Amino acid sequence: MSVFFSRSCEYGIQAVLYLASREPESPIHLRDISNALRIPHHFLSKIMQTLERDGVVISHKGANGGFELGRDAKEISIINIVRAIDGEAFLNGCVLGFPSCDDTAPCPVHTLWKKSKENISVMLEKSSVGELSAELGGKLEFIKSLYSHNNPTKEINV
Amino acid sequence: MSVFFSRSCEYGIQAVLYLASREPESPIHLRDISNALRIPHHFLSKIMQTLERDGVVISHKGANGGFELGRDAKEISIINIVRAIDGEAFLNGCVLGFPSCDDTAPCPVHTLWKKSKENISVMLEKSSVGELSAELGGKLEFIKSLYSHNNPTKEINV
DNA sequence: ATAAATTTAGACTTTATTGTCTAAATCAAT
DNA sequence: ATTGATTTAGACAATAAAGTCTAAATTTAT
Ligand code: FES
Ligand code: FES
Repeated sequence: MSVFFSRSCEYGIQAVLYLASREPESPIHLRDISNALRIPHHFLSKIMQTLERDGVVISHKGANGGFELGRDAKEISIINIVRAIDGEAFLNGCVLGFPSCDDTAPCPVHTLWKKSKENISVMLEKSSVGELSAELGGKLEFIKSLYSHNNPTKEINV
Repeated sequence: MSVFFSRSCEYGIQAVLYLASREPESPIHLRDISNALRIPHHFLSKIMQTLERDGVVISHKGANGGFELGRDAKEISIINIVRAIDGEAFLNGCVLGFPSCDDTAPCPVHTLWKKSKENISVMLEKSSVGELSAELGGKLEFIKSLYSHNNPTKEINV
């Protein structure tokens, strides 16, 4: 697991970024996504269904089916994916695990955390997956480099 | 679970802050800590043992035993507790779950995250539990307010 | 010495997360 | 209509995290 998110959520974010990076060639097969990102196929399937219900992606069943973004890539932020999968709670809790995070009964790191939280909110809300994938030249080439040294035998399909 | 840490780690941080807030009346019984902070007794026991091995706290067995800080409260930072319990990895991973976080193959949020990470490091490294508990007037009175509305029947022993 | 209080140890249970498997439903192409 | 490719559904397994329980070891006080 990463810093903030569940595995499911990480996979969801990765998958949506992958879709954004390959537009407009849609829809894209689940198999392609799971191969490229090294995500267990059926596990990702569940996650994509969650994102489908939330409108982040659209699915097409049957032959030549697959997934595409549910709306313009400029209109999807990371936070939308997080909300769909991990829910609302993740930035509302106390860092130290006390039962509430609240200005009226602040824990010792509350004020410091509040500032960091704003930065993180910007990171997750203000930039769209369109912008994020564009920054990478729309190719997600970096994925190849990330996985290639781990598993050189298995073909990487980015 | 909170934003970053495992439950164990949260409990550990809370317990150490509690010890710091009650100095110099030491040692303090595990039972006192677990009652005050609503932490399962034997679960906290394991966590305190981990902190003991790491030198963050010192334990005294037998009657009139208990726990005290392993060194001056000014010399203990949150990050020391995190390292002892959750390990080193937690700020090194990629936020989006890609296999490495690295300037040479950055994920789309890497540069934004890097800035936030610095703030968080400051929060966890630069302020000691001495300073943190002092800010609260050394009493952790806030704990009482946090828990009182949840469980009004059970006695709170802060 | 004995008893009482406390930490330590470790087996065990419960719950949540992650991952796997098989089958059904749906759709496009022939 | 039939076939094949794909998503959907849901049962199941494996693993990890969180919590519970009982007993042993250690220390202080009597
Ligand atoms: S109360 Fe702890 S972070 Fe706000
Ligand atoms: S590579 Fe993703 S946060 Fe650094």
